[in-house]
Amino acid sequence: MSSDAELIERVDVPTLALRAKLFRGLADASRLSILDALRAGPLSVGEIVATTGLSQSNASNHLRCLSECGLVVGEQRGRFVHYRLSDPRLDDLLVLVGELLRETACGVKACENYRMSQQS
Amino acid sequence: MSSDAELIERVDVPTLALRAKLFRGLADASRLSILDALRAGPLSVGEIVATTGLSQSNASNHLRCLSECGLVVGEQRGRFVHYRLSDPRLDDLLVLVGELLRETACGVKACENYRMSQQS
DNA sequence: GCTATATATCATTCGTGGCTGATATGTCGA
DNA sequence: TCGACATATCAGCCACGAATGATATATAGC
Repeated sequence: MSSDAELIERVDVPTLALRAKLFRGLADASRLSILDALRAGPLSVGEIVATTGLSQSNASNHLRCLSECGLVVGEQRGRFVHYRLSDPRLDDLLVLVGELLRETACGVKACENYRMSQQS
Repeated sequence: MSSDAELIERVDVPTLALRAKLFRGLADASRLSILDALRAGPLSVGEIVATTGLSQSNASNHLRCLSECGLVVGEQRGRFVHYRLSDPRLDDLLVLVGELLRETACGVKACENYRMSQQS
């Protein structure tokens, strides 16, 4: 159809699944609030709990997930663990998504296909 | 903590939820396979079904979701409906995610917090 | 050692959303 | 108008994963 169809390299299936899995990691308001809190610099778990309003166990669970996925890095300092974003491109990603959300993906809010429970 | 903490504008809660919802829209291998197929140019539903291997009703459901969210645009041509990506930045987003996946988010594959069923 | 604080883990509950199969709508050709 | 094809909608099932509450580990101070 498109004249440059040959220039596009189709993504193989396992990579597709991995991308989906990474997006799933970001598809949670709690995890996003943690990532957003960490944009300002490293924070201990207690500070993250205070900032985000999540319960301690819930925050810890999400931090484990984010850490395993490689999106954040934790470092033990005394009896505190300080977490930070692992890659500045995470910020780029969030900015890009913000743009899309404002300009073209405006329908997301109204989309009934998934409700995402904890919404405004 | 960080010296430029004041420069970071914290994202408000409803925006957080919307971002999460947009990510959720992308957090599905079926929808990603549709978006990936459309990177080469507009396709009819039948062609999408053939390319992705999804069932007809499943593809149609995902297309409705993607369309409602504003990520794809459908145009009726005769008895066919041709869908295309609504914004080239979707491509940028996928590329950026690919980079993150390769370099820093390598742990996603092993993350046990969510299994994502349809995986390699 | 004991206690307090900080964080992690575990089991359970429960809502959500993806897939399937059947059916409905819509559009073209004869 | 009728039949064939293309797409959309709908109901039901089932698995996944987010949140909670309780408990376990770990580190520091006394």
